[in-house]
Amino acid sequence: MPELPEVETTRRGIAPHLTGQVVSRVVVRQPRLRWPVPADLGDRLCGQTIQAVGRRAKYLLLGLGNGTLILHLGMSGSLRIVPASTPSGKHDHVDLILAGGECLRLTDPRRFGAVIWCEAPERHTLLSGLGPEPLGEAFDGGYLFERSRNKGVTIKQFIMDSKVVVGIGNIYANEALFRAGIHPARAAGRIARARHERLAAAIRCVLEAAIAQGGTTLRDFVGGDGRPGYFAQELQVYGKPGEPCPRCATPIRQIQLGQRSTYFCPRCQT
DNA sequence: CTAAGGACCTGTCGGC
DNA sequence: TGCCGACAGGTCCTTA
Repeated sequence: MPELPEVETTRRGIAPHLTGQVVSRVVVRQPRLRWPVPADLGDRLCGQTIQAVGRRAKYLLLGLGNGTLILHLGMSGSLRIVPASTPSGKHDHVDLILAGGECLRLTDPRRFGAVIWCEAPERHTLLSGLGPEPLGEAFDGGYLFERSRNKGVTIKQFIMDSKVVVGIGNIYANEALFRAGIHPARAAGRIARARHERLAAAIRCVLEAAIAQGGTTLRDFVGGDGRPGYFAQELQVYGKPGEPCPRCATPIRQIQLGQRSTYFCPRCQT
């Protein structure tokens, strides 16, 4: 579920509870996530102080003295801070128990998430090939334009490709393209520079707005404090086939692109 | 090299 | 009420 705004919301929610805290115990109830949770995770983490809580793309990075814990929420994951005494539920797979009495709990029904230990995260293969952050300096319309030349993929798949730009999942790809007035199936390489500029601005705008609302909760996303995100009420096209376009009232259309549901206004988006 | 599809999981919803 | 298929916020990996 979580795209960049949800991961960033999670980061902001948990960081104040984690920074400076010592890990006192690790409980792994279900090690079978996207990749097996390392059996020696407790040995690595116990006694270490969490120095920083960062984010790269949709990965959360807990900086410890001796390395970095990389967390990914997959499709259905969430992280919450709870009292260490809180009984665990069916899908509460991993707990990091802190010396202060709180607990960072990973919940993930579908288990597409990941818990990875590594000593040099910037060189980790999962992170090293990633494109720029959409809210960072290196990302703009000129970058999108240059990267997309001679590319036949659809613009939607292009902006969802983490080698191009990170953090944009199915919800925000649909929303950004609507706001930019670009048809999602248009070939990325055949879009003029000015329209890439509009798209880059729309991506930035929609992600920032979503972060400000605490992310989008469709079903089960909760931030670090256990509260849902409120951006769902701002969605213009995602999940709304047949409903009138908010700009021109033409019914929103749904198609499949790269095996993902795609929503757009056939009149506003060209 | 790119593109397309399968794979990994569980839960929920709509239709019959 | 029960069963079955389709679908869901991600993304790596294999195959063509």
